[in-house]
Amino acid sequence: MTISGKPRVRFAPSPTGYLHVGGARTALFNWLYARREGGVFILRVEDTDAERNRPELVEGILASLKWLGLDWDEGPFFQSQRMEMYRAAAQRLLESGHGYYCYCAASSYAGADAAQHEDADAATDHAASGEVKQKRRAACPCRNLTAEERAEKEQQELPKAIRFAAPHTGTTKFEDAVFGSREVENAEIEDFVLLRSNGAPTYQLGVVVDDIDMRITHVMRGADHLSNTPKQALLYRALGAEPPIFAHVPLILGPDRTRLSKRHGATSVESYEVEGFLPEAFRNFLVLLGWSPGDDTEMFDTAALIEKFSLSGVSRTNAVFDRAKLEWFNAQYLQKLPIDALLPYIEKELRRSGLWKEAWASTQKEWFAHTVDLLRPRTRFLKDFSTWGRAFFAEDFEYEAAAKDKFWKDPRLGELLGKLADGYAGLAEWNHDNCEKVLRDLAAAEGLKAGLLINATRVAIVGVAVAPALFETMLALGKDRVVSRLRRALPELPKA
RNA sequence: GGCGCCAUGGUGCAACGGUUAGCACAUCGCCCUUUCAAGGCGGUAAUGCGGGUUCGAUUCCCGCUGGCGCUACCA
Repeated sequence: MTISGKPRVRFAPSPTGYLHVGGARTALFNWLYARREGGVFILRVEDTDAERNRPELVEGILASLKWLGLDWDEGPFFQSQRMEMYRAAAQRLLESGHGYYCYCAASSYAGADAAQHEDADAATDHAASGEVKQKRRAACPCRNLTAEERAEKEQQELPKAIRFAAPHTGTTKFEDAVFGSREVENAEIEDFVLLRSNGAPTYQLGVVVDDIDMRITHVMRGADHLSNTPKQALLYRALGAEPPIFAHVPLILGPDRTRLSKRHGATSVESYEVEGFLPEAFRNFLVLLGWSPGDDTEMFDTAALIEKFSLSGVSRTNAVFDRAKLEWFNAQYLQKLPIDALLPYIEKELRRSGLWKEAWASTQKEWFAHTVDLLRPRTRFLKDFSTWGRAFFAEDFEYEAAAKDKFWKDPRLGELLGKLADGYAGLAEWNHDNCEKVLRDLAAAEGLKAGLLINATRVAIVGVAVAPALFETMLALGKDRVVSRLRRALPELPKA
C-alpha cells in the first residue's frame, strides 16, 4: 500500500439534495482524519446520474460544509467532467476480460425482482431434489454470448452496457479500519454494470476510478456501502491497483431507529443553520455520533477534536439522532463561547431579523457585548436574541400574554408602577444599587413584597416573564428607556 | 427471499475477562434564584434471550430474536 506519504481522503457527496446530517458527519470524520494525520482532504461531487442530479444544489452543499468549518484541500472535482476517464477504464476492463457487453434492456435483466425470483426458484428446486444449494447469483446471459450471437445483437444496434465479469470462485478480501478484515465469497458477487448504455459510469466504476486517480488512501463513508465494497475491491485489482483502507462509519438513524429521513424532521445541515444552531455546537454533537475519544469528555474545541480523533474510536453501532442533546450542546456553546466569537453570530441574527444597528459594531460595541453576555445564559438558539430578547434591541415589543396574566394581576400595580417611574425619573445616578433602592424603598413604604414590583416591572420593561436579573436589565436598558417603558405600560395595567 | 453488519438505561458514549457496570442528554426531586435559565446535589433507569468456554463473563464462541444495510444501467 501507500508506504510513505500523507493520507489522502475524500468526501464525495451526490447533488441530489442538501447536505444531509449523515453526510456531514462523514465529511467531518474525513476532515478530522486528514487534519489529524497531516493529510489531504479532497472534495468530489458524484454527479454521474443526470436523471437525479440537480447541479444548482452543489452550491448549497459547499456552503453547508463551509458553515461547519470543513475546508478542503483539493477540488471540488466533478465526475460529470471526467466521463472520458471512466469510459477508458471500462474499455480497458473489456479488453482485459474483466468486462463484457450486455445487450439486455435496462429494465429486463436488471430488475431486482427478476434476480430474486430466479434465485428463490433455484433454491427451492434444489432443496426439493436434495441438491446442494445454488449460491451463484443470477448472471446475465450476455456474458456467454457466442461470436455469432454477439454479431447479431450488434447488427440490431441494441443499446449496450458494460458489465463486470465477476469471478465465480474464490473469495475477496479487504481491510476495514472500523469493521476489521473482511472476506466474502465471490459467488455472492453479481455481474454489476460498470458503464451504462448511455455511456455514463455507475457509482461502482466512478468511485473506484476516481479513488485510484486521486490516490485516495482511506475511503471513509457510510456503512451502507459496506456490502458493496467487495465489488470495488475486485474492481481495484482488475484495474491493476491495490484497494485502499476502508473505514465504514455507522449510520445515523431517526428516533424510531429507521434511517434518518424527512419524516423525522430536519435532515439537512442547512435547516439547522437557519434554525439558529451554532456550527461549533452542531459539529460537537455530530462527532459524538459514532465516535468516542475513549473517555467521558464530550465538549471539544476544534484543536482538541483534531488531536483526539482516531479511527479506532469509531463505533460499529448505528446511532440515533437525538435532537434534545443537540439543543443542549447549542445552549452550552451559546454560554461558553468567548464573547468575541459569539458576537458575529448575534450580529448576523439581528441583521436577519432587521434589528441590527451599526452603532453596536462601533461606538456602542461595549454595550452590545455586555448585553449579549447578559442574555446568553438564558438562550438556547441564536433566534432567541431577536425573539425572546427583542426588547433589548428594539423599542417595539409585545407584552407576553402569559407574563401579564402571571405578574400583572394586582390591582394596585397601575398606581405603583407610576410611582416607580417617577422615582426612576428623578434618579441622579443610574446604577444597579440605586435602581434596587428605589424599588425596595417603594415596596417598603407601601408595605409590599419587593417581588410584586420586580416581576411586574420586568414585564413592563422587556415584555416577558423570563429575563435576566431585573436591575441588570435596567442597567442595560438605561434610564430613559426604563422610565418611558414603565409609563407606556401604565394603561395596560390593572387599576384599583 | 439471499447475503452481510450490529446489539450496555429512553438517547449518545465508557468499561476492550475481575468495577457497587461509569459519564452525558432526557426525566424526577432538592438547593440556589422575589422571574426563568445556567449551576450544584441526589433519584429512577441498561448489559435482548438461550447455550457454551472460564475460577470468573457486558467483554470470547455458537444459536435465536430484534434492528439496520446491501441485493438498481441510484449513490
